[in-house]
Amino acid sequence: MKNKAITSRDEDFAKWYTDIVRCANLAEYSNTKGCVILEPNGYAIWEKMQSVLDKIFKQTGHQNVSMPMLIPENLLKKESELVEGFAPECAWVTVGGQNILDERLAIRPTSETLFSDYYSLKVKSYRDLPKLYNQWCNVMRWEKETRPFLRTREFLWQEGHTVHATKEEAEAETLKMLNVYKDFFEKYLAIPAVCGKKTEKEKFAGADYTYTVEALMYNGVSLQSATSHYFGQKFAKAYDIKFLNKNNEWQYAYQTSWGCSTRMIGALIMVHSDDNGLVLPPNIAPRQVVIVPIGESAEVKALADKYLKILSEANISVFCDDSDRSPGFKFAEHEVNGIPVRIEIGARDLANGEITLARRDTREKMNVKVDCDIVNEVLNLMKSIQQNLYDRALKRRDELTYRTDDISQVEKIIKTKPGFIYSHWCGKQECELKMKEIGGIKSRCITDEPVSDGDKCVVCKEKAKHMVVWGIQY
RNA sequence: CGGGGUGUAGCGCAGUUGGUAGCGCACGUGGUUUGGGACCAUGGGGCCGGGAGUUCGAGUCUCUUCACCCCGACCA
Repeated sequence: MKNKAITSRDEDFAKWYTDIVRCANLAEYSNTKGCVILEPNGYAIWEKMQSVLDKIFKQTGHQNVSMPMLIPENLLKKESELVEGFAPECAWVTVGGQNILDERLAIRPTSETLFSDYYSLKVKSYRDLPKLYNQWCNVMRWEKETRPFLRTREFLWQEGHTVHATKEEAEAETLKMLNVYKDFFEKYLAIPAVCGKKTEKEKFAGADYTYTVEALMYNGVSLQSATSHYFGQKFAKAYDIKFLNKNNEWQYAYQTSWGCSTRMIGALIMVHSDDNGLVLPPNIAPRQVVIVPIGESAEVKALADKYLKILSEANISVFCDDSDRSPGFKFAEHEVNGIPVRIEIGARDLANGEITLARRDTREKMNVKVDCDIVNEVLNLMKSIQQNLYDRALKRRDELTYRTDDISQVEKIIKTKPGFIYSHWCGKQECELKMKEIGGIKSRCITDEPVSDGDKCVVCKEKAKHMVVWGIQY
């Protein structure tokens, strides 16, 4: 039976999305536009993402720090491209409603300026390098249009900022962290990632170049889900990050930054979830298994306790719902919340020496013996769910991936079934803009596919420079 | 920021020519139930988004402001 509170995904995707956010208790609107309350279910997903990524960051040699939330105006304005990119959406601090400060203070939209200023103090010798820092924090960008997780004015994220002695090392770092994200998307979020460089028009303000992780949502719209930037010496020159190298010469350092945010929760929703609610890959689900005892019998209770103990000891995140709700209510509720595996224990099955396992992704049920190796059964089931979700997402992405250098074909695709469109590009911004005029599509990233002599730009038909992925963006 | 729409109980809605607010679900209590959102009884809950105005009287009319949704433009 379908949950009446959730609009059908195929009927009205935008409405369905907000229904999922609300029904799964992920986030609630606050009184300030674009600033949402992350509820326990939503925050727990973020905590899980944090714990996984933070472990990886530590393994790759990064350390966490915490920068101030406020940026003095002159500090923010030292790097011109960054200012141009972010100034329009910066929020500024007033005191008592009035601007009484000698120097205006911006609430951080991103922290390159703070890190760079800090590095200029700390980096004096090649021995001080590299510095591999990260911070988990909130940032603020005064967006005009907001949607929970996808675009909020305040959001939680992580921003890594590193400084290196050489170009090679910094570039390797940029690529390394891109691959960390790509791996995380595929292994934990079960979302196939398309990676590549952003065009000049789409890159981060102030970056030499930007790598991106692009994911395709159920409705064919693409979501920029993580980015990794190479700055060269641009910020080092603006903020005076200089050190003495081994030849006793002063030189500017090389920097990177990389980040991902609570937007990834939006991606999880729009890639995996269905009309019955949230669907979470077991590897990122804060609660992986729920045990639902049915009836009041002592035998049922004892078995529920036993499984709870055994599964907990095997480091599976499990809980038991022994509230006085009806079983049907509990089934529906835990499905809405996206708990990957449900164990139903009731007298009917126990009479046959069995219990029931239900998987969230397909909503299939299966019986297993009471005395089975429950840890193994659950682990196998979770593995199968994780794989199935990835395969399903990959299949859909492939179905919505097109290759054409025919502009009329592009137009047709966007109007009927949008997705990732691979088309050649000459490298001129006017052709990029033309693509936007045609169907509101933007370049997602430049692939590393080789271009041959005969390949022509999809717009102007001149010699192509790159194979570019295009799509509608969130 | 442009165009369109919506704000009445936690949620979804009704509310007639302006006359002092109601329904369903949810929630509390008691009981019977429990394998896909149980049933009966009973009870509580409202500054009608905020502010200003017109009026004897405003959920209803006017202005204004805030928020949310959709479509653009802008952006993680």
